[in-house]
Order: sequence, then structure tokens, then C-alpha cells
Amino acid sequence: MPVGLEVDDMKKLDEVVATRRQVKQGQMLFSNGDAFTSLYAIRTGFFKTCIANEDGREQVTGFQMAGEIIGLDGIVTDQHSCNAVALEDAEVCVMPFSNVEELSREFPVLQRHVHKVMSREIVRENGMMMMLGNMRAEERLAAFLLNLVQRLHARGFSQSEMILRMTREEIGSYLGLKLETISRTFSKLSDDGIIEVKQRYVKILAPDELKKIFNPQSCQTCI
Amino acid sequence: MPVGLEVDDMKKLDEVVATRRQVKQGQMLFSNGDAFTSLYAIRTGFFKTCIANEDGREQVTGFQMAGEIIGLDGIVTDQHSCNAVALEDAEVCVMPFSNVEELSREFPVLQRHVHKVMSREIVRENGMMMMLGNMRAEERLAAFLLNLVQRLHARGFSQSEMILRMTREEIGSYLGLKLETISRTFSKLSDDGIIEVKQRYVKILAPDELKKIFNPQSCQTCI
DNA sequence: AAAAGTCCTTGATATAAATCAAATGATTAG
DNA sequence: CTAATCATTTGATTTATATCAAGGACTTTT
Repeated sequence: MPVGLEVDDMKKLDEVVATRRQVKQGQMLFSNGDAFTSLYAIRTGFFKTCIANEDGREQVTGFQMAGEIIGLDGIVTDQHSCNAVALEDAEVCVMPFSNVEELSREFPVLQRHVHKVMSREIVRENGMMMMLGNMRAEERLAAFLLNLVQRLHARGFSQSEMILRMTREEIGSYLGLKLETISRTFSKLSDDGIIEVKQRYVKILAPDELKKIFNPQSCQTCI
Repeated sequence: MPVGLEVDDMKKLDEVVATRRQVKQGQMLFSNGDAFTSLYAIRTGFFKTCIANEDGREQVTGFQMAGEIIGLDGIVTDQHSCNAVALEDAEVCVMPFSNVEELSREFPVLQRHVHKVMSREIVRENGMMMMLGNMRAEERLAAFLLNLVQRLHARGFSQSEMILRMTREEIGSYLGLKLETISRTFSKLSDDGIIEVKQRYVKILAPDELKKIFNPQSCQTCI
């Protein structure tokens, strides 16, 4: 994944991702309390990570798709502190963390890459704190849809259409809202002609309007 | 900071933290957009990190005290994405990140330490998402106070008393609440005899009651 | 094809926290 | 020492979202 490596070096790096693992829809890649041994690079499929309170309340902490890394939560205590659930059949590369660390010492470019992956996750979660602490339901959903479609587009999919892999309840949990609020907000955006929604299918009809909801200042067409 | 090093190794590590920097109360150690060059280990003082929306809304993303590391947000883009503001006169060790990376390659124990620091921050932010997404005002403030006093106690301070370094507004921003709600919740906890509050001074009178509010299940004395 | 189970939508009502407002208490500047 | 500013508390009211409830749509099972 990191660039700037020689062919021979690449072979060494391949060792780190030698083994793969299939995860069926609904199954867990790892769960809270599991011993931490490896990071996982998602090859195909779609995951959610979530944590649960003692009194049963659940918080989805992220949705991850192909090319993204999960498992970073386990490093600090050598135990995972969240559950990683496949929302569709998935395949991951298992990257034993001791290998990752060993090769990071050998290849500065890999080391830098690992650091960036972790920093990116910290910055993402900072943004989530802003969402959860300051934004209204419509803003949260707009930001969520824009982020999702942008990540899908970066993987070669449409920049306006998508099939959601998660339920309204899971979106709600991620955004700190109840499923009814998610549903109502979808309906509102649909009534306003900004998106088209049919169950899990979402089409963004007016991306600039959506951006304006998320962030009134930064809209391209309304300056 | 990491353990398991020889004396000679320690000297090398000292190089990484050779320079120090004073930050006066109210001043910024770094701010959004600044080039990222270094991590900072807080020697003395107290910081907040915060991000600001384009439309002026501010989210405090963390409070940091002696022994903690700030600046990890800058790694991913080589630019800082938040502001770090000293809430009291502070001194930090400047750790040029290139040195940190270089020495990490040489000393696996340091490498592991850096990874744990980053993972800890990810896990902390996961917990904040749970707070902001699922908990009521009283639970958030209880969790906040317990966390703060626990960190202070780990540094040799009282396990029941503390002087807050931040305003009600900053606590509110961190917890996704308005300052009036923080004030009312302080008053409620005080009326219930769980804490004593006099402006910035807080004394925890009934720690188990506070834990029960934060997490009804995990209380020691109520099983 | 019918039944059962999810998931989703929508309406009516309740509620926690926000907002607006004013007074009080602390801290800083002159 | 006094004025001025800033931080905090408290009350009254509003509001966004949660909760409760019911029906509808889609999916899976039999």
C-alpha cells in the first residue's frame, strides 16, 4: 500500500499480508476482550465497529470498507476494545502486528504509512466529536452521506449513487440519533429534492445543497 | 518514558527531547494549519485541544495534562488540524517527529510505546463517541469528573479534590452540552450531596454514587 | 404462495437540553 | 479602591429529538 518501495522490498512486505480470512455477513472479525494480535486490511466487504456499554447501549464507532484498516484499538491494551462486524460477506488480510512493527523498523516508508493510518483515525474521530457535539440531525446525515459517497467514489463507484450496507438503526447509532430520526431526516432531504431514497438505495440529486447543509460556508456554487 | 532501556540507550532517547518550550496561559502551542514537525510531551501545565467549524462552532476534543502527548493529529497531513491552547502556564518537551521515527526504528520498545500512545488516543475517542452519542448530561459530567480526578491521582494529587483548569463553557464544549447545562448539572450533583462545588474547586464526596450515575452496573458498593 | 420476521416510515406526544434573560460572584485593569 | 469584564448561577420558555405506537414494505422461510 505505501508507495516508494523497490520490487524486492515489496516481496518482503507481501509476507506481512500472507494470510487471509473470510468473514460472513453478520459475523465478527474480532470482538471486545479478544487478544490483539493483528491488524486487518479489508480486501472486500463492509464492516462496522461498535462498542457496548455495560447497560446495553451500543455506539457504532465507524464503518469501514475495502482498503481500510481495522484493529488499531487493540494495540494499547493488547486486547480489542470494540467489536468488528461484517455487514456483508468480507475478506480481510491478516497482518500480525509483530510483523508490521518489525518491517516498519526496516522500511521507513512503511513506518510512516502506519503512523499516518493511526493519525488519520484520530483526526476522523475528532471530526465525529464535532458532529456529535455540535451538529443537528440534518447536518449529521448530510455529512455522513457525503463522506460515504466520497469514499466509494475513490474506489471507483458512482459519486452520486450508493447502496447502504447498514440499517437506519446503525446509522443512527453512529450519528448519535434514533432510527426514527434518521428515517425522518431521509424523508426531509428527499422531500426537498436533495436526495432520492428507496430503502438502502440513495442517490444524491443536489450535492451542493447537501454540502450547504453540512457546511453553509464551504459550498462551491453559492459564493 | 518507555521502560526496559539501558542507560546508554536512555541518553540517545534524551536527544529526542532536547529542546523545551514555554507556553503562557491562553497561548497556542500549535494551531490548525500549522506545519507539523513535532510531537509535544507536556512537562507542566494543562492544555485543551479544539477544532473549529467554518461557521464558528467550536469543539473541545480533549484536555491534556503533564505526561501526556499532543500533536498526533498532525501526522496524517503534515499539518495540524486542531488548536492546542495552554489553560495555564505550561512547559513542553519538543520531540521532532523525524527523531521519534528514527529512534523508533532503533528501539523496538520506543516503537511499541509510540504505537500504544496513538492507540490509546483512538480508544479514548471511541469512548467520547459513546458519551456524546448515548449519554445524558449527568452521566457525561460524572464520567468527566471521574476521569479527570483519576488522571490527577495517578500524578500524585488527591483522589477526591481538584481545581478545574477550564471554564464551564469549555467543559460543555467537550461534553457536547451548553455551559448552562454544565452549571445546572454541577448544582444538581451538589444538591444530591455527591460533590461539593465552589467555582473551579470540586470535591467528590460520594465517588460510588458518581460511578453509579456514570455506569449503574459497575459500582463497587451497590452489588 | 403464505407466514413470519426485519426493517422502515409516519404520526402523536413527551422530554432533555437549548435558548433567552437577568442577577450574582469573581477577577482584572485602571 | 472602583469600574469593568468575565464567569457562573438560576429561572422561564422553546425546541429538537426521543419515545411510544401503528402500519407498511421488503426479505426469508416454510
